[in-house]
Amino acid sequence: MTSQAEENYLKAIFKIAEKENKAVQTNAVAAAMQTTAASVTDMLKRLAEKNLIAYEKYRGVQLTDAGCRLATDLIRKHRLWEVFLVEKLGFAWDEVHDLAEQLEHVQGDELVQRLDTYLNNPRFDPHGDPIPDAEGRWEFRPQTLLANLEPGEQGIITGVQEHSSAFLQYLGQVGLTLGVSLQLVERIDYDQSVRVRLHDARELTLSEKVSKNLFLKIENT
Amino acid sequence: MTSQAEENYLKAIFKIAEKENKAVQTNAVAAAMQTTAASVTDMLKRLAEKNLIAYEKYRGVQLTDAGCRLATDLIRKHRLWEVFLVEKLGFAWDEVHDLAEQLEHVQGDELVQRLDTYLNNPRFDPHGDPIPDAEGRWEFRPQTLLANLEPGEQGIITGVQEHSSAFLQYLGQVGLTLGVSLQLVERIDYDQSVRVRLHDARELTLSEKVSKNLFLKIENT
DNA sequence: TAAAATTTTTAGACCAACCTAAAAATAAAA
DNA sequence: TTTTATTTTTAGGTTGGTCTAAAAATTTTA
Repeated sequence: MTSQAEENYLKAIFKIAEKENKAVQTNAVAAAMQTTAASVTDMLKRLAEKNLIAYEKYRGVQLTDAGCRLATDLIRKHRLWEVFLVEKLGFAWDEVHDLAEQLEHVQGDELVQRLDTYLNNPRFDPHGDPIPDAEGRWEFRPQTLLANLEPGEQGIITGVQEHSSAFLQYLGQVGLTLGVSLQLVERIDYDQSVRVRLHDARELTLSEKVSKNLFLKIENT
Repeated sequence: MTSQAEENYLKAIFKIAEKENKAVQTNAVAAAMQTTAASVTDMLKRLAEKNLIAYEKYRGVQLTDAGCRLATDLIRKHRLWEVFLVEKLGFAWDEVHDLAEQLEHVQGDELVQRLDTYLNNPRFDPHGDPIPDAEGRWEFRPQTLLANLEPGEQGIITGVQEHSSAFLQYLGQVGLTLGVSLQLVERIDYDQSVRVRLHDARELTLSEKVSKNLFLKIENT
């Protein structure tokens, strides 16, 4: 049996390992978990004891297959619950993270299976993040940051890099949600902000920060 | 903030207090929680500290208004989730208790509110138990044990006294679910077992034990 | 009402999960 | 390559929640 605390550590390690392609440092985990390095060391020992991570003193940490599977299952549950909260209960996409964070710890394979079916086996969550299937595999979907588009290129919004409530709310307010199609009109040299044209011909100016946090699938026009 | 352990104690105390109309004994709580009296004493001190119970050494315990409200909210959440699991995910009524036991601890008033709406504000859960509303009030529904029916009387099944998986499965197997209508044909003096006639004229013999665990709403024929 | 039985509480320990402060190991800089 | 800075671990302590064994209070019985 794994505790909620253990599960949260596994997930954090998984997410850090996803980006940086090397052993995960104690401090990185501490930052992600908003706790101290000492507490992390404590927990790493427990997780190593349970063979969920490969841990060598001062050398950082890596998930074992078992640990990786557990983390993937958690992400699967988290994202399925997010779909439920948005699709079925009508929450906005910036309101569901904390609730899913709790719901993901509910134990029961049958529950996850049935939830998945009930939601029509969604492949992506409300933020565009892929949902692992029951075997822990997920679909790869090529996507590009808006910041990397060339003027004239067009794409539809497929996801966000940042998940903060502030960012998601902002996007919602200006009408940028998943599936919205837009074209890069121009990039301003001075501050790297971008002008984009929406499907309804409306034009928007987005800061570099926004353009670096918005994923698009490029469409051939 | 209340921990899951604290919440479970409050719920246990509430349920015991519901039946016996006096201060709840330490041992009763210990039995309900499957733990030792010593652990209960420990927890009672913590709950008293938080003003969730009125606790006097050796004198048993009673919920305060705050504690009662918290327990009621938990029961509300538990039963709403049970409805969800049965109605939406297709679980059988004997499979949902443990899952609801986990789900009831998820925090978020908005979630409960939306879940309630999504399920069309059900007044009763899949076992016929009443669901408290957002203010903690619940509907009283007169019901009688099958064991107390007179021969010739007729009623429809509205609930169960016992919630064990074994009992619920047995009922399901013989076709006795909520809403089923039946008539008491005869009570056997020897062992207090009962013969009942179903709507489809099929007859069943039920043990005294079953008849003392099945609630009916008497119908005037 | 005194002795016996039961119930409840205390005392003392344990584990998981956290903390701070100090020590040790590793990495970076001079 | 030695010093400095950073990272990580250890040591020791706290809290919540549990336990067993023993002591204290209450209730029951004789």
